[in-house]
Amino acid sequence: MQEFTDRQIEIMKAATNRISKYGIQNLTIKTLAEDIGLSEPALYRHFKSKNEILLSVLEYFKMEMQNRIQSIQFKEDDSYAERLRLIFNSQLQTFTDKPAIVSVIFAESIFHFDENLSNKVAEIMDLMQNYVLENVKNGQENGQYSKVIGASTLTTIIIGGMRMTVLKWKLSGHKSNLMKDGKSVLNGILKMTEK
Amino acid sequence: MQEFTDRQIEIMKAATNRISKYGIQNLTIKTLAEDIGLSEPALYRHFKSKNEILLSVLEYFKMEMQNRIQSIQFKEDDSYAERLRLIFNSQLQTFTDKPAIVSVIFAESIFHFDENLSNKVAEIMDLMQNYVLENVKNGQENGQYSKVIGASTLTTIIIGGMRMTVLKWKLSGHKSNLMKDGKSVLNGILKMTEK
DNA sequence: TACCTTTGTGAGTGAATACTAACTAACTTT
DNA sequence: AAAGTTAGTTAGTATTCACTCACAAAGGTA
Repeated sequence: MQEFTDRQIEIMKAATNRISKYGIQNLTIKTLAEDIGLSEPALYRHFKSKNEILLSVLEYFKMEMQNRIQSIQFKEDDSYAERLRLIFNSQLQTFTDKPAIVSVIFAESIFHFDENLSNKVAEIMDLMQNYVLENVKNGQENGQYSKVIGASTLTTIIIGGMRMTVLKWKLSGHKSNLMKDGKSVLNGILKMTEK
Repeated sequence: MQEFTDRQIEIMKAATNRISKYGIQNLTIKTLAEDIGLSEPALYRHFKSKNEILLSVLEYFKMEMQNRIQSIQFKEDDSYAERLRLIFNSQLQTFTDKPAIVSVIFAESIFHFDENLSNKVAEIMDLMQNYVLENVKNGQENGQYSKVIGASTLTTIIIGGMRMTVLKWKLSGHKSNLMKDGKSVLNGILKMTEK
């Protein structure tokens, strides 16, 4: 498991905020160094390249997300719908607390220039998708979800609906209520899906 | 209504393909000029800046999409579900025919650096959203769609599901079957929604 | 023929960018 | 105390970028 120093985490946070506020075009070693109050070469003491910083931001979030979701305590009599609500609740709460990270992990397109980076974004997407797919499959097998729609199609609808909600929240300048809108969308889908 | 010369359209297409293949980081006046077989200054005879090229790409697609969807011939006895299928069918067909455009119009994040560009992307999103929202509202009022879910929430689910399908198609390197998967997702949602 | 407009060119410019070289002060280890 | 390591500095470098300048060829028009 990769570990990060305090300084590295400070740099990663500053990079995330830069991207969130001004876009990736504005993330340069110079602006980043200024944000932290260090000289440019100092950053190279902590990361070997600019790409390494971005890669670490993604890796750090992936680890955090994995830990966070794995450690959700489901009660044994929680329905699968309830479990899905808990998973997305955790995810939306994280985005609400740290809005900047959304700009980075939802940015399939901006990392097109580097395979490592786009792969890492894909890994994060896959991770979430697998949690949902597993839930849908179990829910269908246990008869809690309707089988009218295939598991993978339903997963696409759920993830798509949630991502769209997050995107709208981002485009609103974080002024819409992400937790509320997200719950609405998820409940809507579940209402249609639950038997 | 803005008009474009043949040369301008040639440049816009080349720019779209560049972005699709190598990402926006790789779209430079130099690479673009090479793609077309012109010198760099020649491009400035046709567009006053690089941003102007991008803006025109978006504007051109917006016009095309507007015309295309407006001119869909609905039969009077088409259900609202059927109308929605026709709209998305047209959209997915366009993406299948010209995959490169997807990289540009689905790229909220890459244009963060320029307000004109991000506004134009938002306009395109809004346009599609309004077609869907209108359909959902009419369908609900006419009793063809269930009213269990609010119109705007349902719209988010529909657009989100479709966008997710397009994104997966793009990430698969256009190897998945967009038309088929898109129909699956839309039918899934409609199956749950139709009364 | 003379002139104008359009569309192209080669050669450059200043600014920005990721990264490096050489050095230093402070702290840790031996 | 001596030596090594860590984390910082100032001053650069090579490269890339969007864009400009001065000029030219081709075609239409007076």
